[in-house]
Amino acid sequence: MSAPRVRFAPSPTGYLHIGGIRAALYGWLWAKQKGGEFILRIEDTDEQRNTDEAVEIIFESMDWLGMDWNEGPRVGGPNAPYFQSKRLDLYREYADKLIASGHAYRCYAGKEELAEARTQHKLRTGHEHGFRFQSPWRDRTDGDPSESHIVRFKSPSEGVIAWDDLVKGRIEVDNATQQDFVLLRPNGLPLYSFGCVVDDLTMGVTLVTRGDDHVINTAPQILMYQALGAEPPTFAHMPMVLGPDGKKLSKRHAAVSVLEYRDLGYLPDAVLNYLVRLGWSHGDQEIFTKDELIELFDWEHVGSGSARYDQKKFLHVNAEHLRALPHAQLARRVVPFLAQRGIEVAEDDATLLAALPYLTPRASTLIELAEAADYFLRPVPVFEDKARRKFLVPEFAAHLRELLSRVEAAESFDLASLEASVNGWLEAEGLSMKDIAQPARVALSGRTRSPGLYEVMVVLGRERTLERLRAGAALAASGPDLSA
RNA sequence: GGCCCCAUCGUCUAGCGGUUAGGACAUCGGCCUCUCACGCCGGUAACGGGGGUUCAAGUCCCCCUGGGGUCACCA
Repeated sequence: MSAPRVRFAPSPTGYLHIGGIRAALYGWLWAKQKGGEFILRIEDTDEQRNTDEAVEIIFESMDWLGMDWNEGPRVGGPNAPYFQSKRLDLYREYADKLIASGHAYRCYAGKEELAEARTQHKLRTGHEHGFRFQSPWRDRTDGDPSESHIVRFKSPSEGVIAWDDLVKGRIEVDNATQQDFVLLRPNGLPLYSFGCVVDDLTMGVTLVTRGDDHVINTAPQILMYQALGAEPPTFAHMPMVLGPDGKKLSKRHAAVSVLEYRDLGYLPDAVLNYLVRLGWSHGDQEIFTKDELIELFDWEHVGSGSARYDQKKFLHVNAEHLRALPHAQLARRVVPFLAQRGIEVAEDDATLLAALPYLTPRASTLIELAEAADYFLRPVPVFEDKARRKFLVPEFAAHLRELLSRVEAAESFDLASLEASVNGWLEAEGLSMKDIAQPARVALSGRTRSPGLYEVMVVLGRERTLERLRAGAALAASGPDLSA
């Protein structure tokens, strides 16, 4: 297989599902690795729900993930247009070809007739299963093409269709199970399978990656390729992502839209990493950069069983990426989340940059990171009621005042000097860090959990540290009255 | 129900005839320690069942069971 042409053909139905993007992701990685082309095509042939906003959401999702395409909307390409709704003439043309060669026929049976046949079948058999519509038009050619009709494919009833799936291996389907599926609606809009085949064929697609809920569509599609005298592409059907309960992953289980993960503070590369690793493996390695993914991906190690979504592991993967990200980039990513908290700060803010090394081990998402950075970037920390009530009380006031003076007396404002200065006092008094840490922590950060005290001080800088210690001591002296 | 696919710790998985069945997340202990994390050390935990093939089966074959998908003028 040389220079594969892979496509992703989402339908604009409101959001991009992470399960859907996963199948596309494998194809994208493959195209990247092999120097092939990645084609984006919008399958907007659904009667209802097709809005421009939904198309924008697809772009936005792909942009955020960093999945670019060589051909498609926005970038154009030799096979434009890339919207199915703008390719109607093509489908008509191919339908006519199929009719002319005897592989399809015009069917004038209406929906009512179909429904009637279905209820008859139900009456006869007692159930709806296995219903196959036998169109009375199958072998007629005397219909009036100008009258409203649909086009049906004339499926063979004998023989088998087989293909070697890149992830499932050989799959065989008996033609006897096929029915005369619909190619074209009366209004000229193609049905999924037909539009897909015509587009893949005319766009020269060589590899189709999709969820394995599509395996069932493959046999009819191969039938169409054969009827058209064309070579079918290679197929790769990925197992689906299931919810923790083993059912199809849905909103009920977790965030399911790509953009939601962006808003939840996930890193795009972490999403890529988790999704790819869910169903593909490379020995014991768990964390991959995007470039590693492109370099290492292979079809041999794509599992053939469905996988369950695991929120905890996803978070872990995100945390790993968060810690590995250069701080300049991390700062740029976290700024919007700080803004959400009402903190307007530049991405090259010195305090933010200084705090990051101490914050990343304590955060799994950008939201958590912003939360952890909060008090460093506000003029005055926001005190947690519980923390203040417990630690900024008169019994600690003297300690805080003494700490203040020791910090003030430190030779220079760095980790070692601060520690030396404070330790001198502690030892002389027979105190330990435990005795003063929490009140000091609350005075400096407003909360009971933070990086090491000296680390917080150094990031804050001398002035703000002294100021907060002073204010904390005053607060402690005045007692736990929070009404002020 | 027909058809298709799938099956190793709770979860994601390594394994491609001979392994003390490995890693990661989660979980449970412990260490570190000024809090919370990070980190480090250690524990619990898996080949669904039954037949074959083979000197030897988690690995190959068959059946069962279980799970998933799909049966549209949706995609």
